[in-house]
Amino acid sequence: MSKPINDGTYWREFEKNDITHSAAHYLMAIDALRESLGYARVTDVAEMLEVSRGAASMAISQLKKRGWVSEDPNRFLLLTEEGKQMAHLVEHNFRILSKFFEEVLGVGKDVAMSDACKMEHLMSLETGQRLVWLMRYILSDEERAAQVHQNMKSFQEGCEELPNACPLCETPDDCLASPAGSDTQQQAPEKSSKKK
Amino acid sequence: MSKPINDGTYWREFEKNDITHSAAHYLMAIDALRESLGYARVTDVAEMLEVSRGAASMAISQLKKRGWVSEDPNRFLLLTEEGKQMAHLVEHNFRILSKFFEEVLGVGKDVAMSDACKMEHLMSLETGQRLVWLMRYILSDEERAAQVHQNMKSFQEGCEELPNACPLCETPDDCLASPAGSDTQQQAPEKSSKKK
DNA sequence: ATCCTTTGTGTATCGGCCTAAACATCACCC
DNA sequence: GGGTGATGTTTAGGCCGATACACAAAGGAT
Repeated sequence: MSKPINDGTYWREFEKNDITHSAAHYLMAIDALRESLGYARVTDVAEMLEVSRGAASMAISQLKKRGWVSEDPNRFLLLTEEGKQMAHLVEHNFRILSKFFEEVLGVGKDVAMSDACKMEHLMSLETGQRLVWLMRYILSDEERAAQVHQNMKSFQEGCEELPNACPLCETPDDCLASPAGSDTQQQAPEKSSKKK
Repeated sequence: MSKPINDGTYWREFEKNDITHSAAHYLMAIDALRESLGYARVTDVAEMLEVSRGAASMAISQLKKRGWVSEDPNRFLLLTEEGKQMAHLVEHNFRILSKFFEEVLGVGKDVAMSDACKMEHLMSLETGQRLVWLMRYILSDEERAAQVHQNMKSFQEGCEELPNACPLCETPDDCLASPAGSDTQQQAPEKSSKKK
């Protein structure tokens, strides 16, 4: 029933992701510093991210190797075109996700931002764009937005209070709305050689 | 404008996450094996995840230390209550996300599953539940679902073709719908020669 | 010229996650 | 007994990302 997750096709894509969570934040820090201060040095980045200068130095030297960061003649840090694109993509994803969680789903700000920050570098461009499209659809019509918000306000757990059949559950014990799955899970394999 | 991402409050929560991507898949593999075979051994897990037996052995010994995995008297692997909960939460998140991406956003199955798999262990319980709630709202009414699908079918990039003001953009140069944010650039990072 | 602070880098170490390879068990079979 | 194969663990690596600590270079202040 739950094979596709573990069939060896998808689960390693996590590590193959284009960019690392921390790398994304180094890029975004450089970008933000150049916007606010006008320049960015290793020390500034380290300070902003609250890591040691050593850590920042090592991380940034990796980013240089990957072609995302370079230096100007005076050794100030620069983002390459590609680096800027990565930084902006991740920042963009963060804004989309946190806005979606907070303003559509009604999640509290802290959780919304925490979740968004964890996922920002993992969402594909296409999914992000489509999510924007959905949000725009929902939020562009006041009445529609109000209806969605009304629905989310009555958020509870479980399926029971929904009179008509829940469209999400293919089988009764496979309810997406109840977190634990919670079936009793059959017990031990009864000793002896079941294999062979 | 883009400070909150990097203010040192959120960005480290990624590493503080309860569970690692690979750890989640070890748990889910044990769970799935016990469901399909009725038992799970180190070798079975290694095979399912396509890792070496050594890797599986080491990973599982960590999971035992964390109290998520135990053994029955015959050394078959068991999930503890807590382990089951983690496994089910992540599996659950995967199903929610992939279904949302595919059936609401209209993302292709491959991208939907890949994105879902990357994010499954990072989404909080609350966000997941609320996402289910939203999906149920959208999909429970046929007409509403059809309208959303119709909207997603006309998915494109950019803001221009929407006559009324886009509710997502606070400032014109901060359009959530154009991936590159403010600057002149716009497409995804490298990965395939799509430009230049 | 010398001191001292700032800045950047290098080294050692750690944990996560993998491989390959050696090793230890054990069960079974003749 | 002595093979043989399957199973699990350990060890030695490698890569990555983080830390702490020490060191090097540059520049201003005296």
